[in-house]
Amino acid sequence: MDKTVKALIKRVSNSSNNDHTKPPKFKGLVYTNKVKIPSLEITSSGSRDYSKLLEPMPQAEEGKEYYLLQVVYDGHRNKAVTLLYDTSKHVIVEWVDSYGHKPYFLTDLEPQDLKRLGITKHKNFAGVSVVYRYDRLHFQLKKFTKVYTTDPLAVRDLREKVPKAWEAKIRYHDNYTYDMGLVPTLKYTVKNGKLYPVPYKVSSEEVQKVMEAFKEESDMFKEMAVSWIPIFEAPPPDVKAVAIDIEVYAPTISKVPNAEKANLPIISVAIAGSDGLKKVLVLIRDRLKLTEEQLEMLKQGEYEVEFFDSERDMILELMRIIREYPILLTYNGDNFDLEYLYNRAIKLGIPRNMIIFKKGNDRFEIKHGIHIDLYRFYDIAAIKTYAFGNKYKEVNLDAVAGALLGEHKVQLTKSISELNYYELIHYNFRDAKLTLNLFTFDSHLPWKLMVLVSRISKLGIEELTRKQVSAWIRNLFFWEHRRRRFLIPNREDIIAMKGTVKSSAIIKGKSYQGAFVFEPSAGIFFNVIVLDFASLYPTIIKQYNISYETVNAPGCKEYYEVPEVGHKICKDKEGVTPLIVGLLRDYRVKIYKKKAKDKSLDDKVREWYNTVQAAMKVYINASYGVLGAESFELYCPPAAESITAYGRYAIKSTMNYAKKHKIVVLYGDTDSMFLWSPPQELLDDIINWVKENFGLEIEIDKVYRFVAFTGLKKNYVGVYPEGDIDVKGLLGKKRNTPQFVKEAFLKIIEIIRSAQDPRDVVEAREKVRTLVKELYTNLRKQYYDLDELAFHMQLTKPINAYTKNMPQHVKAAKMLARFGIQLNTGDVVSFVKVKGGDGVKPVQLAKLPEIDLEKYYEVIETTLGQLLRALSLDTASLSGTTKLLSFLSH
DNA sequence: TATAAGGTGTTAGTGA
DNA sequence: TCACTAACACCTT
Repeated sequence: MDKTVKALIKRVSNSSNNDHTKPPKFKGLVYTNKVKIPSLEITSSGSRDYSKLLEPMPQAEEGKEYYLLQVVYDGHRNKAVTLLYDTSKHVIVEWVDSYGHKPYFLTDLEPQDLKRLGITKHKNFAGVSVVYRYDRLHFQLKKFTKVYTTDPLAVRDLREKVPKAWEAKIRYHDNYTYDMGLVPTLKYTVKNGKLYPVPYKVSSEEVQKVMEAFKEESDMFKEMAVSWIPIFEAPPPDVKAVAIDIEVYAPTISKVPNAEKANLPIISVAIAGSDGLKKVLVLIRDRLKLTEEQLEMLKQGEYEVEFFDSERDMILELMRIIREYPILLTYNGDNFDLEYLYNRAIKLGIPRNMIIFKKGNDRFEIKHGIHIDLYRFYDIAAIKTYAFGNKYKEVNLDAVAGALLGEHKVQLTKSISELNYYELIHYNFRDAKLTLNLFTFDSHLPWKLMVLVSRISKLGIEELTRKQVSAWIRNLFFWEHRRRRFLIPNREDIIAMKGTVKSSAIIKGKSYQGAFVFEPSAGIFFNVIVLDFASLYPTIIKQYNISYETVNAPGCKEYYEVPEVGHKICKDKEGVTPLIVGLLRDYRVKIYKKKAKDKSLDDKVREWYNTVQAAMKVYINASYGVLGAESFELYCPPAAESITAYGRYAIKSTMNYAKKHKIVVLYGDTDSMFLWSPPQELLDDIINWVKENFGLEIEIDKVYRFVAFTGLKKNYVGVYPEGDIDVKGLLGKKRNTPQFVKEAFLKIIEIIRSAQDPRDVVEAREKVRTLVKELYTNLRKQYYDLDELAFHMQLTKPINAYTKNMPQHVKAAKMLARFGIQLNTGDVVSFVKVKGGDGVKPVQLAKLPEIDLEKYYEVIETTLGQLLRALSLDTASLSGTTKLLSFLSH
């Protein structure tokens, strides 16, 4: 730890820089240079050299190798620009298109028709050519006229003038990426002014291995498999990054700084670099004294501190530092920090050409590099669920850092504006440090994940980190279409050709039928084996060739007829969905899951392969969902419906097969079957039968010592032989359940897990009985505090968007708002149930005697009742609303 | 500029 | 007042 604190005071210099920088006046905060600061090393004033802020992005050098990070469109130069990372100097350089690539779209009109429609007279018309594309909806090679323009915006005008246009709604830089076959985060070089990929040398051994693994597959599959090797094998670039976080002066808690107006001063900025830079820039404020004691503490800190008495100089210095790093990291920089800094810089009179921040379409950018807003990245649903297993629910910095790093923000007991210098600096720096760590932890796991997602999706880093999985898959599909000269279909053509769904959903408001769920009986069952179809839906996609092209396709000789829904799937032509999904699935199962566990490999290499298989998992798992998502460009409801129909067919048939062989099926959900004490040879028989009849893989997923079923679907407790426990769906594990019930729930689980055979369960019941009684008594005696009694519910939209009704947590949030505590989308409201009034109060405003005991008795009853039912504690005598109470009074 | 559907439980709101 | 449904949150696959 660096114990020498280099604390500097910059005094306002009389340089012209500050002439027009009359800072606005604020209540409670006055700029001054008369602050008493204990003896610190004081450097002379004098401006630093900020000329570097004016420098444009350097051009790529001939012959040098770079990692492609992104493709953008530059409206001023009217050209595609690629951003390239130089790992030797750690700077980002640009290469401006020199191939003369132009925006375009396709039409089925003849070139001469374009004149008649006035297209050739358009000021941005740039010529035509005739091209051939393979139309996958009709399985025909077709002729198209390619209409070029000088400006991407002109495509928007001209596509309206033709009866039918194709590939006309793809953003220009994406089109450029597809046409050039670019793969972000792979290596490129410039030769004679042109960009070329640097081939990644794949060993013949590796190729051999891949060919062997995929020897049964089609030529198209094999070709693609080999071409994808570099995506998974090429190492990721080592990058230099800096994380920043700003703190803004706010007079009251309720006054949330407005980034658009930016009319309150930035009082400190924390900076944490991947190269070890640790620094906090602080604004000197009137009436805020730095005591000797604070100074001592700062000297003990791990970071350098620099004091400024000009906010403007502080921002300039911040920008100077950021300029030294090619990658900027923030947590919510798009919506707050960078916007605030940008607007504040303008307000303070920093010339626009010196401001390194740039307002983009859906984000804030920096002029010399890449800005990754980690809030946006961690907010991506697929990242949350598949990459990090739902370890975090709220996406704020504290929750995500807590879940992934085991570290938290500094807890505050007062508002930012009330903190002393030490507290402010300490608090601020932690945020920057956590932000950096959320990029670098586990040997840069998040960065590696970004690299892999980017290589698979072909989206630039700034884009993939801000887009949901459907955009990744869409881009991947379009890229693969273009590579093969396949026509990218129009959404409406797919929908019009493929017809509608044939099934109706069980749940109101859903568009088609999904999975089958077995209705279990309540009770405890020992020795339970769980069979599981290995990635059921992706396997069905591949096995039955399900794709937007192959479902109900015209002119096919052979087809599969989908059970229940009757769609016909073409067998003659391989669909793109089975190709891509199948490739990722097989690569993962046959190669990378093995490599990730291969002890003969170096730890680092193994870690990389583990990230490779994790990235694949994200795509594989989302592949079925997007087909049924209206927002997806290749949306194809009959295809989605066919997948679930095959799924239901497979699981139901297999269950029937097991029953026929006298195996008791206890439960099953979508792709799993819980079997009661099945003989091993019958298990093997089932596994083979499934392979032969459906071409699907079923395997033993879990072995439980016993499973306690509550009698409800998606609701059980499974206990492994070693005593580990799976709790599924029970109220006791839900986030919103009050702590005091959760604790009781866990105690009961603890009691149950020790049971070795059915007799132990009877004993467990008595213990449970005592425990529940105690809970009631404690509640009556006001033994639990408000926090333990609180329900926790998330606001899934802004408070004023709850127009149809007013749920309890929203009521509580509104009460808090009256006290100046503003809650937003994604925040969790903690509230208790009280007697009278609205029946609910936020914990902060409630008092213990107000608690509505009746409501809490009900909570105990339903939450623990689920468990007790599993222990068969409720018999006929326990029916009715007071079942738990009557059980206890026995 | 939201990957799907199936399921449990609570409360608000509505209409007889 | 009561029975019913919609809206909402959270969880499972």
